[in-house]
Amino acid sequence: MADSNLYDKIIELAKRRGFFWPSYEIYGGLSGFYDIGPFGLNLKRKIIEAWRQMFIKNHQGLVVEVETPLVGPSIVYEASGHVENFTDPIIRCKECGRIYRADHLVEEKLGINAEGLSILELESIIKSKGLRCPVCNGELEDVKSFNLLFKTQIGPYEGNDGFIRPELAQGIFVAFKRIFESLRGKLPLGIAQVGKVGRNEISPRQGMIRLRDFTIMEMEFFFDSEKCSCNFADKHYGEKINILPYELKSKDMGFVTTTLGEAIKKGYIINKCMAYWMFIGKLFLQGIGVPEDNMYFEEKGEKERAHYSKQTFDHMVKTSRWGWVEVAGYSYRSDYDLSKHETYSRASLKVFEPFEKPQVVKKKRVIVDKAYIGKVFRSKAKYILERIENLDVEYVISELKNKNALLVDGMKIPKEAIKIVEKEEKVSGRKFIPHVVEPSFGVDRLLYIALEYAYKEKNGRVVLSFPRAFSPLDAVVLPLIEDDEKLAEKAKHLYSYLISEGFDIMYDDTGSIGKRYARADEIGIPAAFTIDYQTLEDDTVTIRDRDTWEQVRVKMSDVPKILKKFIYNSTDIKQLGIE
RNA sequence: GCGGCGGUAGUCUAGCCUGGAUUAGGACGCUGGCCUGCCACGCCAGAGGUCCCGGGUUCAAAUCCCGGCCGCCGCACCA
Repeated sequence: MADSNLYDKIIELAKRRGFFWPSYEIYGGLSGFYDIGPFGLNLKRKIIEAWRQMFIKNHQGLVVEVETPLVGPSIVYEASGHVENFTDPIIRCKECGRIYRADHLVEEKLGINAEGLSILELESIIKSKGLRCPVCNGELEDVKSFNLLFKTQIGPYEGNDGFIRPELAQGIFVAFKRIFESLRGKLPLGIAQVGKVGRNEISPRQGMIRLRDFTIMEMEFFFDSEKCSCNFADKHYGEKINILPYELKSKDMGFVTTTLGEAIKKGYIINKCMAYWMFIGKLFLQGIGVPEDNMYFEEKGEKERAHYSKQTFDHMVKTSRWGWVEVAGYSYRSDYDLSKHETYSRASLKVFEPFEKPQVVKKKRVIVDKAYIGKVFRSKAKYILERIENLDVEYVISELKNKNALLVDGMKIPKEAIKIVEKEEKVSGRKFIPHVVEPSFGVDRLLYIALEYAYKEKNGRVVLSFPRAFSPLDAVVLPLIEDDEKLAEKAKHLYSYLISEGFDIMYDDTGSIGKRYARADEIGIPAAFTIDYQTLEDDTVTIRDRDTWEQVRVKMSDVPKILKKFIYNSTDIKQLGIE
C-alpha cells in the first residue's frame, strides 16, 4: 500500500473508464468539483445502499430516513452557529498576497486578546497600530471575513439570504419535532439523511478527497441523556476497535487496539450510543473492502472540534497517497443544536416523558385581583399582570411581607390585591431536550477508497476486485466468437433474461475473448458468462470469476439464481458448477 | 493564497533546455476489414490534436517571457 503511484493509476483509470473526473473540464476545470460517471455512480449508489442497510434497515423501528432542502434561510444557520463559527476573519498583504487570520495576527504581534472581536474592531486595531505583513513588511488590505458557507439569495428580494447546507443535520434538527411526533414520540430515535452539501473551501486539493460540493450520509441519533438507552451496544462489547484517544495522541503513540467495552470503561468514548455507531461504522467500511488494520478512530482535541461538539472521533482509513484520511466523523452534539433552534425559533423542541405515576407537588401561586388592577391601572393593567406572572413566588411573598405592597416598575400594588395560594399540582412527566450523537460519512471519499482497496494487478492487467455486491455491474455476457450469429443470438437472449431479472449487465462482443475478460476485470465486473458452441448443444454456459479467473459450466436457466448466490453469498465459484 | 514542479489525441507520453524541414512522433485504446473455439492473439486500413487559456517577444512560438486556470508536492488553511 506504500505505492504512491497507485493514486495516479486510479485517477487515470477513473477518467478513462468513466468512474469520475474533474468537472467543467472543457472550461479548464474548477477546483473542488467532480463529475461522477456511469460506473462510478453505480458504485456510489451501492455504497449508499450498503450504508442504508447497516444504519437504517438493520435498525428498523429505531432509525428512519428523511429528505430536507439543500438551501436554508439564514436564520437557520445563524441559530446553528455556522454563520458565526464558520467564518474566519482574514487579511491579505497587498505586496506578497499572503493571507493571514486577522485575529491570530493581532494576538501574535500585538499581544491583544482578539477573541470574539468584530471585523471592524480588528480593522481599527490593525490600522491604529500600523500592523504590516510579518513576512514581507508590505501594507495590509482591509480585514475581510471568509465564510465557508455558500451564500445565495432566495427569491427576487435582496437581503433575503439563504445558504447551501454545509451539513445535513440542520434540516433534521429543524424538522425534529414533526418527525418525532409523527413517529409517536419514542426515544431513542435515529433520523438519517443522504444528500449533497456545499462548503466553500479556501483551497481544496486532493481530488475526490476534498470537494466543495459533495454527498454525505448522516444520522442524528436522538436519545435521553439521563438514561443513555443504548443497551443494544452491550452485546458488542467484545468487538475489536482501533482507537486513538486524545490523551494518547499527545504521547505521540499510534492507535491502540482494544474492545468496545474497554473503550467505554476507560472513558475513551464518553457516550455508549456513540460507541455503538462507531462499531456499525467499522462493519460498514469492512464491507466496502477496508481491512480492519487499515482503519482507526481518532479523537479530536477540544480546539480541533466543531463548535457544537462535546466529543468527536474521526474515522480514519489508510490511503496510498495521503496516508490516513478521514472518511467519517462521529460527534456527540449534546443538546446544542436543538437548544439553539429552540431559542431562535421560539418553538418548544422539548420531548415529554410521562412518569410511571403522576407526581403531586405542592406549589404556591400568586393570585392577582384582576378587577382591581384593571380599574386602577387601566391601559397598563395588561403589562403589570404579565410582569407579575413572571415573578418568582418567593420574591412576591417577601416583598409583601416587607413592604406590604408589590412594586412593578415603580407602580405600587397593595397587599390586598394579591393573594398567595398553595395548590396541589399534578406533574405527569418531565420535559427535556434530547441529546444527539451523529455519525457522518463522506460518500465521495468512500468511492475513491473503494477503488483504491479494489485495485489489483494480475499478470500485468488491472483488476478491480470490489466486494461482489459493490461492483458497478453484476455480470457481463459474452459470445465466445465475435461474428457468429448463433452464438450472438443465444448471448443476447441471456443478456435480456438477466436484465429482466433485475441485474445490471453489460453485453460485449468486440475483440478477442481474452480482451473482453480483461476489459470486464478492469471495470470490476465480478462474473462473466460466456456462450460457446457447447451452449448451442446443451444450453449451458460458463461462469468466470473475476478474481480467480476460474470457470465452471452452469445451466442457462439457472443463471439468475446462481448469479444471485455468487454476488450476495460470496460463494466460491467451484460450488456453483453442474458437477 | 504563497513557493516549487507540471499541463501535448480517449489514456500515457516524445519533442521544449538550444524557436524554423514535425504534415507535432510513439504506445495503448477506439472504428472498419481479415483472422480468431477461453484470458489485453496477429495482420491491414482509418478516425481522433484549441500542443490548458489569454497576452507579449520574434520574420517565425508546443518551444522563450508575463498573467490566468487546473493538477501534484511543501507551507498556510481545513466548523
